[in-house]
Amino acid sequence: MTVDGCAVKVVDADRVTAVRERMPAAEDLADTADIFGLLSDPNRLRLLVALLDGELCVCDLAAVTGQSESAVSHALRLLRAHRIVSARRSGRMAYYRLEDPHVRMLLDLALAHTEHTEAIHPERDGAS
Amino acid sequence: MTVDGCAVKVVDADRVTAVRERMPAAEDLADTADIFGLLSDPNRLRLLVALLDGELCVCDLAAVTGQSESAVSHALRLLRAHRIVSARRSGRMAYYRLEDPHVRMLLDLALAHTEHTEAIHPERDGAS
DNA sequence: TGGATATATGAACAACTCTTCAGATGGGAA
DNA sequence: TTCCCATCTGAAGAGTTGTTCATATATCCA
Repeated sequence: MTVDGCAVKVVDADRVTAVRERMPAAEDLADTADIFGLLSDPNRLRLLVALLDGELCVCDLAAVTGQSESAVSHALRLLRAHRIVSARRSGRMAYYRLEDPHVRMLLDLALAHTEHTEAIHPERDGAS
Repeated sequence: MTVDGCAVKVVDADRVTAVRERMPAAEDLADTADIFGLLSDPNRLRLLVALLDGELCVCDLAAVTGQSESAVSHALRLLRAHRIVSARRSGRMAYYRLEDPHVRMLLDLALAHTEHTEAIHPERDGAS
């Protein structure tokens, strides 16, 4: 398993080899990127944050997050497909809960920081 | 500041109010979602993972991550604009480093888990 | 049974994202 | 100066994503 792949020139060949070897498998990276992608939509994020405290039904999630119930349902479907949330049905209601402890940790970590730090807004204060 | 906003019906009005009050500000949520969005692309993720160990120049980043130098440059520009990475110039080379400790923590946490858990692939094993 | 309610789904469309290609910038060497 | 090389940039196009609207399913109540 030699290093080359792309025929680009390299400055520090040893570092390149070393870093390459430490790089997680493509599949793992793709999965991780996927998770981040699921957290990258403000409305989906709102849903998950709402679920941090415990289960809620679809209409309450819509009320809490200010989205249409259809939008909420679509979002939950996606999250459910990735086993990030799970549904408990009771009559015609569906109660969703945050199922994935890994995602919960990411949310906790992310929220802990946004509350204390000021984010950078490249559009406004032009970071060239 | 009363609770209603969307004229949707609500099942557990008290929970809805409580969760709403704990909900971070829209701006904070948007910033957090933005960060997750930056981590949601496999190639950008590769770049950041490569930078976990220390700075690298653009061409080495291209070699490590298997992307064109142009693609790398575009990606770094985005990350730079959000102050997630920073550039040190030396002659015609540009050495990038991971600047944001918050993002570093998210990466560490995320990678720690993907290496040990099996992700869900909804397309393959149909979670209806 | 029929009607109301909660949730789920499909299709369609606008908005956004990523890559690529071509060319620009700017430092270093001759 | 002139050429070369590393990096940067803009524009364009394919692909993806999120929302909406309309409709479907399924449960409850009368």
